[in-house]
Formats: sequence, structure tokens, C-alpha cells
Amino acid sequence: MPARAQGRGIPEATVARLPVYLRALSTLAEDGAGTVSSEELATAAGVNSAKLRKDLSYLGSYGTRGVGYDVDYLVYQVSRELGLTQDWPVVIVGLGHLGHALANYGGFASRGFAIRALVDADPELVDQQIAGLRVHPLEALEDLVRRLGIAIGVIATPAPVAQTICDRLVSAGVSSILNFAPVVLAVPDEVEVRKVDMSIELQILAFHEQRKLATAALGDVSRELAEAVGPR
Amino acid sequence: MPARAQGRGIPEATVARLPVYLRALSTLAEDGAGTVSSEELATAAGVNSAKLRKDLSYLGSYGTRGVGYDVDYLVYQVSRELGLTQDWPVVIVGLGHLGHALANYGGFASRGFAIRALVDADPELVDQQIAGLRVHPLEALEDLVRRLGIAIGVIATPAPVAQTICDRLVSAGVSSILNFAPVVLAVPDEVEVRKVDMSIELQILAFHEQRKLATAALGDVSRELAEAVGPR
DNA sequence: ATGCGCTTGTGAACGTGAGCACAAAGTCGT
DNA sequence: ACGACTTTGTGCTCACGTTCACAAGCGCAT
Repeated sequence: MPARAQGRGIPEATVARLPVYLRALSTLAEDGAGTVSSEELATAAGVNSAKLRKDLSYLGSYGTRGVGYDVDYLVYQVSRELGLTQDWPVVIVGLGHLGHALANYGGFASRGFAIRALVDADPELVDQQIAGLRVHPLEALEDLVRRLGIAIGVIATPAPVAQTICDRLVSAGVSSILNFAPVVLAVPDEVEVRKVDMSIELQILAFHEQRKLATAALGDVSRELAEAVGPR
Repeated sequence: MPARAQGRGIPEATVARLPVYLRALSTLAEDGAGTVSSEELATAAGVNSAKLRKDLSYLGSYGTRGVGYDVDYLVYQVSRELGLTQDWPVVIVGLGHLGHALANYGGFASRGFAIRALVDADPELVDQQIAGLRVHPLEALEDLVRRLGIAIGVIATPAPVAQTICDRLVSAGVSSILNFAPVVLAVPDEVEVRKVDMSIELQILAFHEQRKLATAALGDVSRELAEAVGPR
């Protein structure tokens, strides 16, 4: 896996943090802040300031020494780097509870994404209105993608059909996929997939939770041992 | 950030992949596979086989050279390592579209998690039944957490109240939090937070999408240049 | 029994990312 | 005009993660 994005060469880890910075910056802008120091912004974003400065330095030298960063200017620069100065049309496939929630989520529109098409296999759902959009039947998928020039697809279907939907999206020209179905999707190299999986996140939490319990129990044992041996 | 989980010392990156392996293994088990080689399992999980073997080797030597891994046995070992042999009670706070979707998601129960309590601030929702559970008012939060011995909390509220909810969960004794709200939560060191943020994932996709466009355009330019110069 | 073929487990090399600590570069008061 | 102070940008070091490549180990056929 090449971790450096080719081109200007922004590390992948940095790219993943830019949206967090962007959100913190937007909040600051709303609160009327004119400039912000790396220390403040880092705290707001939950990282340390050295990392933040290094991350921002990959975009260019947009700060002023002794002062900090101009909030509005930095918002613009980060947005531009992330490609959010243009609007990306998005299709959502699968409108169960989750797809429904995604369609109604306001956070997309405000950040350069426009949900342009909804598709579901269930005849009950087809032609219904969700978030101001009509639900299209599965057959219409390829046509919608081509006609609306959609490059980003969101899969919110049950796991068993996710790969099929994925294949159809890719062959229709979608080159980025956000997958909510709990399966590993196979795609050609030039297609980028990111997955969001709540059950995986919970399992990671469970691992650490268990570890806490285990070490706590171990602590108890050593304390008991110490008591058994008696005060030295 | 210490990347090695203390104790037996399984790398954090490995822990994050174990749930993926577990899912692939479960599928294989359902299909009646008795054993599986690292190569097969790696393909199913979307990683390379060397990484898979190293990951599994942190759990112990559970494979047989020349043969592969016993599927059922490995399922058990991975589950045990992740702490999924016991059931973890979970509370969901916030039952908008997303919380609703989470409450109804079947994937949790089958993997060691039991949604035990639903809480929402909206009087309209309180006392309604969702996924077979009654929705409790916000005031009941601390009592529910203590009484049911809940260690894992899921925050699916609007962003502005997420930090407050988080603080209340933590002070009631929750030590792991899965956060769907688009904010960076501040918590004490001993509390583990993981966040799921679809808008961040989309922005990362947009970055790569833009890069593809840029390099494609660059390709066009070089081709045009080459033509302008003429065949050599 | 013995050897052959297959697959695991791991040492070692390499690449990526994090964080310290400081020089460079700006602002502001005098 | 200048010096004190503040904050950025970055060279360097260390830790973490990935991958290669191969020896060790196991089963099966002969």
C-alpha cells in the first residue's frame, strides 16, 4: 500500500485528519474567530500541535509566525485541498433505516456533497419521497449514474447484495465507494473504497474493555498476594 | 499514543483487523469449511497473507503447517481475544434516524453485544417501543447505566449535545464510547472513544477523486504537448 | 521409515508516521 | 529602529507497521 498520495505527496494520515481540522475551523469561524494558533486548533481537533503544524505545512505556508493562521483563509485552503470547492454528486443505494438516515443527514450538503439519486430494490420504497428525492428502482441505477455524472456511490444495502451493487456502480463509472455493508468489497485498483462498520468499532472497544477488566483483576490478585505475604 | 496494547501486547493495527478476520471466518464456517489457509483467509479479508499470519501469530500458534487453520477453533480464539465470549450491554443515546437504524441493526446481537437501553431527550419518543425496547427519558440515563452495569455507550445525538451526554455517560461509569456525532469528544485518559463519521469518509474520498481528475487532466496536457511537438 | 510438498511462523529490512526541540520569521511596544 | 516576545515551519530521532523471504514443521505417499 503506497501511503503517500502521489502528486504533491500529502501523507495519507494527514489527509484523514484534514476533515477534522476543517470542522474545527468552521466552528471557530462561526464563533467569529479571526485567527487561531496551532495550539488552539490542535486542542479543538484533539491532536498535538506539532502534528497539526506538520500536517498544515504539507498544504503550503499559510500561517503567520508570531500570530497564527487566518481562519477563513485556512478554511478555504483546506477545502480546496480536499476538493470541496466543487460539489460532488452522490448516489445512495439501499434505503433501509440506515440509508434513510444518510439521506436525511444534513452534514453532507454543507460540505460539498449533494445527494442526487436514491435507489432501492424494494418495490414498496420505489417512488416514495425521501428527503425531497424520489426513490428509483434498481434497474435505473446505471442510467442515473451516467446521466448525473456521479462519481461517488454509497452502499447501504444488506450484506449479501453489496458486492453486486458495487460491481454495477463501478461498471457504470463510479470510482469512489463508501460502504456501510459488513463485507469486504472487491474492486479494480483504480476504484477507492472506504468502509464504515459500527460492529467492527464496537468489537475494538470490547477488546480494550476486556483488557481493562483483565488488568484490574490482575491488580486485585497482586494485592491479595501482597496481603497474604504480609507487610514486609 | 502507545500503539501497543499493554498486557500481552497485540499491536493496535492488528486489533483493528481481527474483527474483519472474524467475519470472514464466520462466513467460511457457515459455508462448511473445516480448515482454511492463510492465503484463502487473507483474500477473503482483503489483506495480504503475510500480514494475516503475523496478526494471527500474536494470538498464539493456532495453525498447522502444511494444512492451515481450523476454522471453528480460530473463530473461538479470535472471539476470545476480542472479548466476545461474554455479552456486553450497550446503551444508545439519541434515537433519531441514525439511532433508530442502530437499534434495529441485527449485526450487534450476533457478535456479543446486547442493546439494553435506549435514551432520548425528545418527549415524543419517550415511552415508544423501538426494536422491542422502551425509550427512556434523558433523566434516567445514569440510573440505567449503573443498574444494568453498562460499560459501552453509543452516542447518536445531534452534535451540540454530544459532549454533555458523553460527560454524563462517563461519570455514570461508562468506559468505552462509540460516537456518531460530528464532534471531537474530550474524555479522561482511561475512557476509550471511537468515532464513526460518514462525512469525514466522504471528504477523504473526495480528495482522492479530485487527485484522479487532476492527474487525468495532466495526462491530457502531456499528450497535447506531445502532439504539438509532433512525432519525433 | 523416509522424503517430498505444502503452509505456517518469524527474523530482518524497509517505509511511514509521531513528536521533540529549535531556528526562522513575523508582530508589537517603546 | 530595535529588541523582546510569540508562533510557525522543519530537521532529526525513534517507534510502529508492512512486507519479504525462508527455515521449521507437519501430513501424506511411497
